[in-house]
Amino acid sequence: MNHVVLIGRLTRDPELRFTAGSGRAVATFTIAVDRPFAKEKTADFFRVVVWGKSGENCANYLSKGRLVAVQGRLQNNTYETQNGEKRYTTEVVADRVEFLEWGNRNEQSGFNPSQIDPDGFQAIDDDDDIPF
Amino acid sequence: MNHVVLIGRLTRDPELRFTAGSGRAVATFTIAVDRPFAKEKTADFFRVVVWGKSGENCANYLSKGRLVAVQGRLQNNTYETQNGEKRYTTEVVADRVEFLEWGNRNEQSGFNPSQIDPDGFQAIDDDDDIPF
Amino acid sequence: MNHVVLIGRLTRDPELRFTAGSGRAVATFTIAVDRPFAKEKTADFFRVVVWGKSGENCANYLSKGRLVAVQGRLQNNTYETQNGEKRYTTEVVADRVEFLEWGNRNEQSGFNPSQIDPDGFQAIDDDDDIPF
Amino acid sequence: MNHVVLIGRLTRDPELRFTAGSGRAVATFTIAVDRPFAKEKTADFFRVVVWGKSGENCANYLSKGRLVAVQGRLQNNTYETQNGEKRYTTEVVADRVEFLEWGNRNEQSGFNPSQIDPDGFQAIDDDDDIPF
DNA sequence: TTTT
DNA sequence: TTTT
Repeated sequence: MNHVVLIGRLTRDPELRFTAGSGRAVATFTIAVDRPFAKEKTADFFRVVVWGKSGENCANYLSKGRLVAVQGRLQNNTYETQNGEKRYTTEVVADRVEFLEWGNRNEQSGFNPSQIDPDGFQAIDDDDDIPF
Repeated sequence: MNHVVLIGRLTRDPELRFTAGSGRAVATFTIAVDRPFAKEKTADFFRVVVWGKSGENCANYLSKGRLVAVQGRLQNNTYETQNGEKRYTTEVVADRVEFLEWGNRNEQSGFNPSQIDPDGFQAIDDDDDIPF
Repeated sequence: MNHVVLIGRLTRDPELRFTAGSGRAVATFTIAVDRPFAKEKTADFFRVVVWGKSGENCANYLSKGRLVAVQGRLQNNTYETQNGEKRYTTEVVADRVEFLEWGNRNEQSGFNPSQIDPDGFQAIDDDDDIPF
Repeated sequence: MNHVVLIGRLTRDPELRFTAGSGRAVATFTIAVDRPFAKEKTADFFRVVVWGKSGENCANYLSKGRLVAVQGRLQNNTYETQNGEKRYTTEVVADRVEFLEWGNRNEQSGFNPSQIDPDGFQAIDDDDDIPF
């Protein structure tokens, strides 16, 4: 059992990448989660990873500042620094991201939530995302 | 909202410390959580922090290898390396730790779960724990 | 371990009552939680119980249609019908209710979230709530 | 968002049924979840529904008294009494059931957890289960 | 008995 | 490195 639920706001626009092999989409972003009972207003920051169509939906419809509910599991991640050091991070691999506020990326109006078909293919028109 | 539930096994015996100021108890340990659907048997490792009486219960009754359910919230932690670098970790601050297997620390027998009074004071007879 | 997280909208304004003995506040309301992947748009309905100051906050600041995140535990409830039948319900006893949309009860404007002090006393100006 | 995590013990052996149409397996059982901080030892009882292979695993390997962790979502259920009254129940539709204690149904020994292939087909040798 |  |  490994379960996480977080509600927080994106600190930046999501990034969308595609795996080298199968071209599977993966969106990543960081959310700021307020500490409920801290007297001084603080937040914790967590990196969220969203695979597949759900990740594409995030890249298309989320942007900096948007409020989301993320449900998924915690996962360790190992990476190497430029000086060859091994470093560990913990990230949230999301099974589901619920959009709690609506608004298109770049504040374009006329957005209609029902455009998002959770099962259908989701076109990507964001050309400035650099794949791995 | 910031919620985590993990079930896993302690990788080592818990450590119990007391805060310098108020002498509040705090237990820390790491749990290994199996990745359910990984073909190769892997696990993720998470550091768990348990405050107060519940932490003392952990220190008294948990040991390496024991299975626990941990319920709490994710928290960022900042610390500095010897070379003055700022580093970030994510840990789980537990509200509740459920013991899913019984057995006294050091495999002493004759342990009875009902000895643990969740509300009462829990004596500590572990002298080798070094306070902060 | 008994843990629930729900995000949904109030089907009616919350009701606030006070226990006969100690006069402890308790708010109750029902939320509609959408079934994420149902093709026909459906929802499940859950009764939520919120004790103390948090319950008073709900009664003061929530109203029909508002979106909330509820975190708590499931609890069985037994009651008797007029014809003396014993009946069982499952309800969510909330530890925390997060307001995901703002707006005062009765759509009065000028509401400022920071008015809510989670730790301080919360005056009640709702005289039409009938105690038990 | 609709998320539940429960840890409790089966009150009876699970029942396995198959849908009339597609023959999809569905196991049902009730678990007793202890109220952690109740002075008098009490428990809440929740009906759990497990579809597909996971349900078959439950029927094959769980029995009365076994400890399980259930992770899933809450769902309303409507049924009609003999006298034509509409009645509502809340049940937990499990995405995952983690076995926290091992032992074959009917206490047969020689059971090895690794026999369970979460992805493979799971034969059913329980002939006394009555389909819908 | 149900919400957007 | 952070959001409202």
